[in-house]
Amino acid sequence: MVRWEADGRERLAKAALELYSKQGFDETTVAEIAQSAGLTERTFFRHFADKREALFGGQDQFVQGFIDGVALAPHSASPFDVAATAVLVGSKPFTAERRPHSLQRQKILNAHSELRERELLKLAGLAHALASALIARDVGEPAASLAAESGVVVFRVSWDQWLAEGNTRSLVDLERDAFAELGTLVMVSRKP
Amino acid sequence: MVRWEADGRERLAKAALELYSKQGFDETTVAEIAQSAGLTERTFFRHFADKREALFGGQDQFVQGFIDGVALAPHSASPFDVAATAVLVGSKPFTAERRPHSLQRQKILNAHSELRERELLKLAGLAHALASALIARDVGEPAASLAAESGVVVFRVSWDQWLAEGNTRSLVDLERDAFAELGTLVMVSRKP
DNA sequence: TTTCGTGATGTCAGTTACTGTCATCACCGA
DNA sequence: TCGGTGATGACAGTAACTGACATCACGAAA
Repeated sequence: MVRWEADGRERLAKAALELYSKQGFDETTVAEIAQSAGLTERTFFRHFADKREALFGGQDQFVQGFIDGVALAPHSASPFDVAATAVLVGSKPFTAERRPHSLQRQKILNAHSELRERELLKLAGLAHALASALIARDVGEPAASLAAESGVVVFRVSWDQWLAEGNTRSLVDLERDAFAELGTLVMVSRKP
Repeated sequence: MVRWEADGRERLAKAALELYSKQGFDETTVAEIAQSAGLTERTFFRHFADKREALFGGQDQFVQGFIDGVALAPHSASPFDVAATAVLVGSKPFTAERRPHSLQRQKILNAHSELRERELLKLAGLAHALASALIARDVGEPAASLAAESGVVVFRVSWDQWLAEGNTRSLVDLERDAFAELGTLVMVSRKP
């Protein structure tokens, strides 16, 4: 018999998602989340830096998926193509089965600017990691940052489309189109 | 004889900037800021939604500069060119004289992720306003969002370069180069 | 088996961001 | 002169977050 059931962190994250979803972010106290997970408030703050962070677990793994994509791009690929490959590979895990969960979470995020800013910070971290990976491939600045940030822009725009009501297309498909569209936009701009 | 000196809000913002800069964001209490401005803590929260917001005044005016740029773009301009015009026009106010102030503020922001997330949220607001202005010009989605977000990416990357140590180039110059560089990156990607 | 170190948790007190409510005061127009 | 308005003060209260120390299960070493 163990004193504590395993995976306190995951239990807390799950309880937070459920409570935020059910009764709202502001209306949920950390003490409530902890109690719902059979732990104390103090323990919550040992696992998560703050109340919002409980919704943002797995960031390292998320970023790693993109970085793995960088490695998969052929050596001859242009910086922009490397970024595009990274985005497409990193988005692979978000399959149709995961959409309901992503949607539930996104609805909570969209309802509170405090949570949206945290999301933006995480995406900025992704862009930074991507840029670093490009620099490691001898891409210079500001090309690396521009390519990385543009890739994340495509990811974000496509992500919104993916979770939009009525959408049936896959995230990766939407991203392919968005990359093409971005290319067209820039082309038209340069060759009128 | 007035009971309160005028411009409580500006005095609070100025006091906050100075205290954050002098002794750090975490080490500064709102009560301290208020006292330094000759007001009370309660009044601070009447002017600013939270402790961070004191560093982000003038957002409306900032965004408006970009929106004005949209109106200045010729009717024949492509969505991407409209966004570029908006960014260049909106960046005009940030002249060399304003650089020291921007630099002082940016150093505070860079030192605290809480403040960086707020900055990202403000930039997301700018991107959204830009996209809306594009849509009002009959640009479709996701082209409008892609163009707007790309423009903001260029702004952000150029902004970092502008404030980098030793830089002497103007923000607008850096942006022109960044737009050209982004175009080249995408071109190379499409025509190998 | 016993002992002891380690890691995760509990307990508790404290600070501070932020909010609701009501009172107060200067100013301005009727 | 009077009443309305807007900005502020005063004060109590909630909840996020932190530091310090105690406790308990578990596993390894003695």
